[in-house]
Amino acid sequence: MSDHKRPTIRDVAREAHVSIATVSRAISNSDYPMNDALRERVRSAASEMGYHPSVAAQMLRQDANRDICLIVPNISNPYYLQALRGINAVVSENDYMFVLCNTERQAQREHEYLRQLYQRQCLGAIISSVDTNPDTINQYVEKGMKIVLLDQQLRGAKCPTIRFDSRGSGELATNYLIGLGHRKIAFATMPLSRWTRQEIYHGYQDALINSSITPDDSFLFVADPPNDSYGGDIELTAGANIAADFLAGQCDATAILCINDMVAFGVLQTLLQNGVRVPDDISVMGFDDVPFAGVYSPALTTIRYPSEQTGRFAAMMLLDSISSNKGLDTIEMQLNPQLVVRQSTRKI
Amino acid sequence: MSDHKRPTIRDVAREAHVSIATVSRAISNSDYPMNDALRERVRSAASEMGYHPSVAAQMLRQDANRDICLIVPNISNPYYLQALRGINAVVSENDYMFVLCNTERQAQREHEYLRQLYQRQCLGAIISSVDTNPDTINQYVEKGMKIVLLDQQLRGAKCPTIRFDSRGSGELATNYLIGLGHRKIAFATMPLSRWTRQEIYHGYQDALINSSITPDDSFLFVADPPNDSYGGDIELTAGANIAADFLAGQCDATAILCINDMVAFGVLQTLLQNGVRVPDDISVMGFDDVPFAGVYSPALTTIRYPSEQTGRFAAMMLLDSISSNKGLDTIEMQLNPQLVVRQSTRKI
DNA sequence: TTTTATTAAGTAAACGTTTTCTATTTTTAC
DNA sequence: GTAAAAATAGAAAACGTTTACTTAATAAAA
Repeated sequence: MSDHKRPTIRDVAREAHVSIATVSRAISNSDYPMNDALRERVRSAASEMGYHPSVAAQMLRQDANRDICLIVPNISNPYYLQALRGINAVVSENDYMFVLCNTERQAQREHEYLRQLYQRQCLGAIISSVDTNPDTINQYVEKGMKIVLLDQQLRGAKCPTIRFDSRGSGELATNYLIGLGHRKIAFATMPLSRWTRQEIYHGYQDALINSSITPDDSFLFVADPPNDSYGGDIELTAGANIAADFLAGQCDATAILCINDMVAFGVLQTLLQNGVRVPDDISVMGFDDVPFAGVYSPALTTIRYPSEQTGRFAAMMLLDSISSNKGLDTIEMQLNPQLVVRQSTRKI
Repeated sequence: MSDHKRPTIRDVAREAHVSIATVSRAISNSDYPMNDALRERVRSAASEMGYHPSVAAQMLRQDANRDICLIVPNISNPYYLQALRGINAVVSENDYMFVLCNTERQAQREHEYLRQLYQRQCLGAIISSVDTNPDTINQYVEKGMKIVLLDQQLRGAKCPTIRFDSRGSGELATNYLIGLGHRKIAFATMPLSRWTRQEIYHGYQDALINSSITPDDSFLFVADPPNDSYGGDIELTAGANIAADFLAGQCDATAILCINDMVAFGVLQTLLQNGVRVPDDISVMGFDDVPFAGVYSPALTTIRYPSEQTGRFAAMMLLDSISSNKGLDTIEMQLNPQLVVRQSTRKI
């Protein structure tokens, strides 16, 4: 690759009049005993020559690289972007490289990425899987890869999961709306294929039932399965479509609870464009508290997930488990969501 | 790393009763002549054993890895996210791995990332540099790294640049506002340290002068240098602060041209919260056409940069130059921006 | 003083590929 | 029918590290 070859450990050894073993020990923070003056001499020679050990050779010898990977279904979703930021920060602080894999919601791509990561001796990955079967993931866990699941339920997966209390947050949001006097609450969602979505929906139903409101199927609005040919943000258009359905069907709900903020923005857009006032005519709520939620007009009432912090946390777990070379317990860590009241909801 | 060791080329060779050289030639698409039946036998043996060549060994032998890296100042900016998507798509299609480096606007981090990439024999990077000095980048270009600059001017850099006609877009936006009858047009911007920002500003001035309007310094609103301790999106808050200044100073501009959409959203938020109607009382415009721009209410009039496409383009250039092993010319490719009229601006 | 640990440095063997040589066979050319 | 050329396969030499093993010198223990 380089015209001007980079110096190798042998060059440094020659320059410092020592063996390559000594250079290796001087450069790496080996606990092998060695003369401090010599170590210093070698180090200064190395830095003078601009020597840096070949990552490839290290990988080969140590059977491990310093990549940490995040695998997500769709990086355009600000929720994942927030998690990415947290992960990236931790990864970077610890001198690992951050690799991003975007599965476009396809399990097959997910498998392919995992295989590639394994092949390049990647030690750890944080994954928001679209596969409902834990077998593939378990297969790599058994081969020694450290994997942390992000925000999902994958029954039988042999790795830890960090997630939010989705059911509780569905309940929290719904109870808040009920507290404002709403009894006819529509539920707008992407297909209920993902566990988190199901959980939020169950929480919504729980809250209704607890308040003696019978859940009504005509209040459930499910977006069409995403059309992957579309390059923009699928959830925004899904929300817009749902709102169009909502208006066309003359649903008499007084509030719409959306499965996440992006869907809520799509819903808001179409409602406002059609002259529906929010929150005067109808209240709208989301989940996530994406950075944009407070900026939108009307500012969006939502449930906050500390997603950046979650990312940090997942990354720290992973690095810790890699450096200690301990296995990861299959714990499920659940973080508590928080209600953020803004202007898109009102008392009736 | 793995408890259950992965098969090596030697295992496959033993299984298929051939030499490792033959296995290597059968697996890779070498143009070395070999018996087709044998190649097939070796391949099926390999795939049956689940053999995949060690990336580390390949790297070591070939002095190159299959990483493509994107280095950006701030991944939270949807503009970079869009570019990332384009790059990632191309990189992934070509069986490269995508590495992301976030410099947090610090030149020093940028240097450190470049060094790390070089050390791990990364062949190519796409970079939106925060360094105003081309020396570091040139140094790596000379070592053989392929680098493409994204959307900036770095005088003296020995690598190609893909960017938009920022000056033209500034002019385009301003002329549009002038065409609507605006003559007092405020300019809201992040610090004018980046070349693209300066260019947009110059375009704005050009347009004013061409319409015989004297640029007025009191119409220039520059955000305070970003406070990096803030975890959220710096540009949103910058916009909000600018709008606060604007209102406090009782500026009588009838339109605000914002340096990008994120700043525009921040501006809009504060204006709307203070009862200022957009576009009735004042017109607001941005640059970028972030996916959100059409969703905001009022939908944002802006200048569209095809940033995802730009990303694709940069990645394709890079991969092409890597595979053909040709140097990259220091061309400057300029893409044309496009006016997107929505609802945040009006005729007066 | 002799024996035994400890410290320090060097030698050489991996790690898993790709690829240049060599060596053998088969095909082509005359 | 022979010589040259092409096809095919194997042996062995890198690539740049880390580390187990050896060796030499020095310090501690007897």
